[in-house]
Amino acid sequence: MSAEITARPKARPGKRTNDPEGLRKRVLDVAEASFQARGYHASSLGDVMAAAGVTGGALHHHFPTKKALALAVIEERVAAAIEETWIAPVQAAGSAREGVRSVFDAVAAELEQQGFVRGCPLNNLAHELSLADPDFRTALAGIFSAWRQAIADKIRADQQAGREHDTDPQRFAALAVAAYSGAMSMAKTAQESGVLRDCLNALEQEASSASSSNGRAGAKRRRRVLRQHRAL
Amino acid sequence: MSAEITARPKARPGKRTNDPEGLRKRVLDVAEASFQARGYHASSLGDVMAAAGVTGGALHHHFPTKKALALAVIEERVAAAIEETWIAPVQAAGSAREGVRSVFDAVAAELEQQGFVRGCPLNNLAHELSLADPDFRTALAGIFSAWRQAIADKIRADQQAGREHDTDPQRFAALAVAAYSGAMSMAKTAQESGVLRDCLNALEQEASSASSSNGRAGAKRRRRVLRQHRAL
DNA sequence: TTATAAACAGACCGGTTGTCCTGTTTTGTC
DNA sequence: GACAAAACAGGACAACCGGTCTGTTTATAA
Repeated sequence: MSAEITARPKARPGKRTNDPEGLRKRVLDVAEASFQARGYHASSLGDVMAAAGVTGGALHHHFPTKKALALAVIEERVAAAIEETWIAPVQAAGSAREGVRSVFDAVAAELEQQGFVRGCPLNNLAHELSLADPDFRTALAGIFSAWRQAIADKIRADQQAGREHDTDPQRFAALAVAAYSGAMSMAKTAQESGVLRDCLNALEQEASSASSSNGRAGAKRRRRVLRQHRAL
Repeated sequence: MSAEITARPKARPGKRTNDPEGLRKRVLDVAEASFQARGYHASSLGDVMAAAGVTGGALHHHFPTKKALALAVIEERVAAAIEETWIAPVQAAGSAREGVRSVFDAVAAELEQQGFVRGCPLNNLAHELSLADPDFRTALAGIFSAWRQAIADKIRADQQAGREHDTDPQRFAALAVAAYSGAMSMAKTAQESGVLRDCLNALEQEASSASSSNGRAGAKRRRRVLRQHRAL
């Protein structure tokens, strides 16, 4: 219904300023948020136009169809989100397992602070659009693939450095991504972030049957119910 | 677009036969399939009516609103699907871990045979509807909860029987459900079932660092690309 | 049979959606 | 400044969707 997210530098009567890149960015900002909060089909271009302070002509000029807009959101924003919150941190971590743990931890902490679970943008769109259109499916599958690839590569680097043994990189990456995706799915549905910590702890407990360090401190906290929060 | 799933015993000119339960079942059949294939918002009641061979008046009589129809699908069909494919097999299995493995195996085999991945009905609807309506969210969260509960209970039973040690039931259940949900999500997006086997193998490999039996035979097969198949 | 309610038929309507189209303004280039 | 292309404005439209409404038929019970 109501919206007014991005700043709209308008309301100047006589003059106009062409700002193609800025306008395009504003539209993508709003579309990304709307797709995340309400999904693709439930997001109307009218709402996007109103929230971004953009007319129909301008929107059509940059994104001829709704599908084109969604494709741009997927390729530019969703892919970037996975890159920022997962790929880069894992690559920068001391090991693949430590990277996975740190991301789980960071996301869980962020959810607890925000008090509202919007879910994983990639999974949200993947579920709604994978079967709807081949172009959507291809774009989304590529992001999933790159995500797993980065984790698998990190495992391989760990193995070459002697930090990891007898772990199939591809399988480990698949499990890490799946566990995160599934945990976020449950966290979103239950509006409760404890499942993320449960999954992370289970993942580490399973691995630590004969592992090395096990210095996880305050792991007693769980099942923290989130307070309600407004959407969008 | 086109549809003609359920048999429609009509076309008899003069007579009519009231069959409330049968008609209701037919509508739920079609709605379940449509929600699964296209999602909630992309499914129009007109298509459902046409596919089920039902008029608007009849549909409205049994399901006053689209939301009521979806709620019935969730509570009666989706919950039953989880019960049949997950809860019952796990309860009937020799142990929780064996139950989880057998379900993963069975689903992967089914996907490879069908050649098409429709995804998990619970996750499909959960992603689209959890944030859309509190009633949807509550219903879906309950199914997730029961799902995890069944696995956790099985772990507890294993522990009392001495088959399982040092495994947090709740955490294990969360990981199992999350891994499955996430794997199905990726399988649906990639239209490729190998991720399911990757996740299962990783799950067992993680646990078998000091485990007991490890009698998995032909685990070499992976990355089997599915042939295309028509939807709905 | 008659009454009574449930089950069903089918048209109808207001609102919304995505897209298109014509026109105007700005911007860059020679 | 002239000109062409890009950037933007804003209305129009046809299709569709979900819900409602009235009326008819079937089943049930007295």
